[in-house]
Formats: sequence, C-alpha cells, structure tokens
Amino acid sequence: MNLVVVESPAKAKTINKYLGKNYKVLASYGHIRDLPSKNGSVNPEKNFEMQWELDSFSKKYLKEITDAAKESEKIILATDPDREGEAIAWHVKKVLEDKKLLKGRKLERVVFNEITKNAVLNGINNPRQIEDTLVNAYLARRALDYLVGFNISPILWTKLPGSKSAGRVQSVALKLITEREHEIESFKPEEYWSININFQDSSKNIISSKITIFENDKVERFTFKRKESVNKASEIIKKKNYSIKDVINKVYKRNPLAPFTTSTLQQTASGKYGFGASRTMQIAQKLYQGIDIDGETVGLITYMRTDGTNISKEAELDFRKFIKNDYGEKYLPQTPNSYSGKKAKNAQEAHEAIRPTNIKKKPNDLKKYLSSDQVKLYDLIWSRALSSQMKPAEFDRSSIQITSSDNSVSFNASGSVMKFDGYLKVYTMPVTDEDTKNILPEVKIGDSVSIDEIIDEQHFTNPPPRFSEASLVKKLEELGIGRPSTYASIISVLSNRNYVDLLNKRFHPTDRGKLLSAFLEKLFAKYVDYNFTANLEDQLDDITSGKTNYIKVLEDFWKDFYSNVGSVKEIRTREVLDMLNESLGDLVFEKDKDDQIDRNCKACENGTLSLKNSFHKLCNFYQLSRLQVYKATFKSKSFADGKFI
DNA sequence: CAGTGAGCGAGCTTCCGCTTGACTT
Repeated sequence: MNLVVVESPAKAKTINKYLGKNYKVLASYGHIRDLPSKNGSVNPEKNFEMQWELDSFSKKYLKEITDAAKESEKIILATDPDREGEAIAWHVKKVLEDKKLLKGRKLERVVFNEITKNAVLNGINNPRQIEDTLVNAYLARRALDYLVGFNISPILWTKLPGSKSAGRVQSVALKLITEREHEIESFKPEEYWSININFQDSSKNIISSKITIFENDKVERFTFKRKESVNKASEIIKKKNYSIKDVINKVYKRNPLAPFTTSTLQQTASGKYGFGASRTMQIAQKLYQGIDIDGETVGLITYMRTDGTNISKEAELDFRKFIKNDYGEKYLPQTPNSYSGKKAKNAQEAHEAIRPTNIKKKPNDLKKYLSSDQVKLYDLIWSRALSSQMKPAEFDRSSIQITSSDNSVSFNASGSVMKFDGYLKVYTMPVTDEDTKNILPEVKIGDSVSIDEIIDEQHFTNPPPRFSEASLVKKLEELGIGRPSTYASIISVLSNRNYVDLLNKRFHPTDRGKLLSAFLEKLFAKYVDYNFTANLEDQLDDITSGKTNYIKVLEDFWKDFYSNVGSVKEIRTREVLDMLNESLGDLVFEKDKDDQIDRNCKACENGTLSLKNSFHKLCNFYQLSRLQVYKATFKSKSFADGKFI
C-alpha cells in the first residue's frame, strides 16, 4: 500500500477516489508542528535554531498517519504547491524520521496543479524530493514573525499597559485604520460648484449636458469655487448661441470579472449580502466540505482559501459546454477567457479560483438542500465563475458636443444603451452611472439648440471613507500582507484586543489602538512600514532561488531589530509619553472628568496607593478601558519620574 | 458579627499561516 498525505480531509476524500485501492490518502490538518508560544523558541545566538512542538490538535490525526506509514511501502507527500505546502511536507517528513518510520520506505514529494483525475495521476507519475530552499524560505518567514511578535509584545506590556500584541501583519492592518482616521480628522471639506445645462432641440427634445469648456479653458472640479463665480458664468453662458458641434457613436465592451479568490469573495459577499469575512468563510467551508444531497455528501465548490484566478481545463470545457447549451453560441467566446495576467501581489496561486465543482448544479435546483445563506453564497460563486467564461456585454455609447458660436463655451452630453447583455445575463453588477444615462435624441452636426434650464449645484469634497472589513482585506491584499487563510482572523485579532471598534460596518480605531499605533510608528517604524512585507517577500524569493541563504537573511534582520528593541527598552516611560503626546496631541494628556479616577490619582501622588495596583483596580472595578485610566494616571508624579516601568 | 473593601503580591498576556470543529449569541 502507498500512503498519500494532503492538507485537508475533503481533498483527501476526492483524491482517494481518483487513486483507488492501492493508496490511502490522509489529511495532515495543517502544519502539524509549530513554534511553542513561549520565550526561546527561536535562538538567534545559535544560528536561529528553532524548537518545534506538535500541535495538540493534530496529534490524533498524526497517529493515523504514522499507523498508515507503518503499513506502506511508499509515502507520498502531496501538500499544496507553495511555500507553506512545502513546509508541511517537510514537517511530516521530520516527524516520520524522528519516529524512525522512513527506514526501508520510499518518500516522494508530489504536487497537483489542480484536483482533477488527470492532474492527480500526472502528479503521482512525476515525483520529486522536498525542495530545501523553499523550506528555508518558510523557516525564515516563520522565525522572523516569531521574533518580531515575541519581542515587541512584551515591551508593550510594560510601556503601554493594555496593549497586548504587535506583529508584522496585525500592526500594519491597525496602522491602515489609524492613519485613515487621522486623514478624516484633519480633512477640511472644500466647496465647488457644477454647471449642467438642459438644451432643447428644434423638436423640443431635452438634451442633458455638463459643461466642459468655459472661456476657452477646460472646466475642472474647482473651476467654480463660489456661488458668485457660477452666477457670473451663467450670465455669460445665457448670452450665447449654441449648436451641435460633433456627434460620436461608439460601441464599448465591458469584460466579465475573474472568478472569485478568497479576497474578492469576501468583498463581494460583504457588499451584496453584508456578510462579515468570517461568516463568508464559514459558509464557504460548508459548501466545500460537502452538503448532504439525497443521502450523498457532495462538495459543491472548490477550495475557498485561494489567491488563484485560473480554473482547471476540465472545468473550463464544462463551463463552455454549459454556456453553449443553456445560453446559446452567441454567449460563448471563441477562446476561453484567461485571468492569469491580473494576479495579486505575492499571490502563490497554489489553488484554482473558487468555482462550483459541477456547473450543472444550478443554485435554484439546490434550494431545498441548502440554508438561505448557503444558497446566497453558492449563487454568487456559481454565477461569477460561469460569467467569467462568457462574452463581454456591449453598449452603444453616444456623445454629443454642443458649442457656442464663438467656440468659447462647450458642453457634453452622453448616453449609452446596452445592445448585448453577454456575461451580465448571469452575473448582475451594480449598475453604474455610465450605463443608466438616457438615450439621446437623434441630432445632426450643425443643428442649433437653445438653453432650456441651467442647473448649478453646490458640492463639498468628502473625506476618504473609513475601512470596512471588505475594503481592509482588499487593501491588505494589494500590499501583499496576510494570506487568504488569515484575512478573517486579522480582523478578529484587532477587535478582540480592543484596538478597533466596528461601528456601522466601519472600523474606528479605539483610543488604545491610536496610542499603540503611534507608539509603533515612533519606535518601530521600519517594521510597520507598508513595504516591510514586500521587501521580506523579495528576500524569501532569493532564498528560494538559491541566491542567498536564510541564515543570512535572518542575521541581517536581527542585527537591526535587536538594537532597535534594545534602545526602546532603555527609554524611560516619561520620554515615551512625550513622544506620543507630540503625535497624538491631547489624547494622552486629556483631563478626565471622572471623580473616581481623580481621587485615585491623588492617592497615587500622595503615595497611599501604588500606581500599578490602582491601575489594575481601576480597570477592573470601574470597567474602564486601560486608556481612560492611563489618561488620569499619567498626571501622577511617580509616573512622570519614570518609576512605573 | 458579618460583610465589604483596601492593599499587596504573584502570575499571566504575545507572532503568522495552515487546518477543522466546537463553542457562543
């Protein structure tokens, strides 16, 4: 018998079907080992030696694997074809080695580019060995994340009580939210005016247009800043005669969107149904693992944690057949649509895009087997995937230019009509302004038109919007920070630690979050920089390609980081406060009106109550945030003297 | 006399990425 190890049980089941009785396919359920959550798991003094510990959770699954290994001639490690997948294969190998189970057995590393019968058999027939350079890139990533997190976090416990954690990913996510808040706070709305004119042709048809040129200059957003300048312009406009200068008719196409990745699914499910990131993932997980349909468990979608936008050749053929049969030849592009060019930063593309496993299972037909949430999400995935292989939608867009006889003032009217729905037949998009504009009347160049109505409107510029779960995930993905499997948990870490509040589906940083972010920005700027992860990824690529080794990368990082940590530890609390006060203004020293806190503060200053105890007590007893208490205690003498460290 | 609260001291917290299923609301 041969043992095959993959990462997830649902996948194990599918692959077992393809491989038949001579193979036993088991799931590792993740990495199986990790660095223990305590000090000293990585030792920079000894070439960054790492201690590994079996996950308590994967122990029972590991027993199945070791038992099966004993009865196998060959052990095939078929985890995902990316860095973390290679690492899992390596961990499994190491554990089997430790248990002396590899003697007399062949060990192979195999990758499947997609989970179809052909690809699986093809993979099995082309085995290789574990790639050490890829494993080394993982080791560097893992060690660095540990060193950053487990060195900065304890500093917070003493210098910034209440703030519990910092890390390469969570701290940048927090920074995005606090910086946006700062932009909003300092935003000053600017006034501007728009001028639209309804013209009338000789048959009394109305043409709605907006001004493009005034007194020979192009009109821009801030051309008319005040009511007076609009009034003056209107007087000038009224006095002129107008005619049709140009008519342009064009066909434009709107292309379908790529099938879903984790990130785009989370964004769309949030926009369309208001699902939070973790809710979306839970529903998708169920659809992936399988739904009971007439006594049989059927996995309805492909893997939901992915950054890939391609779909398997087999699925592509199925989709095309389905489009041809159900919608007709005219919806089928000549060659299949491809989306591989638009990949996200740092995408590993180890998995296909999220798509239905069987396109013939229509959302409507599955209604009686699924919960309403499941139907909604399946429908979204089904239609997005199918539409991605359909033809673009086509619109007739016409635009009319209306100009004054002296050519000094010009207006533009445009309208468009859909003439072929294409992919919009199955995937409905929020309709944009561009598509809804009225049909324009038939006019000829040279026709004269008269002004029917001048519409001037006052506007103000708006501050940038606060991040939602969806827009935060989108931004993180753009920056290449975090992975499909972690987007949802990044959000819960920020909320659970009370760094942010989600109000009306928008992230507001708490006082604590602002304080923490300012602290990190002041004292660990390099490690919360938006480009830190991107630079790290470049170095990891160099490790993978053999250009450099992982010890060197870690040493370079550690030299700077270690001295940074050292100097922050030296800083007196008082200096930290001064720095924070500079960047946050009255947030830190704001006088709190609460009498209870004032009394405790006095007790601190008189020496009848130790600061640390008052701190804990106040927090627990009055149910105050640490920061509120902080504001008060900062004023006390012992704090100012730096005794509280 | 019982219950309450002030005060003290010891012990704890933490990273990212890969899994699932057991929790709660």
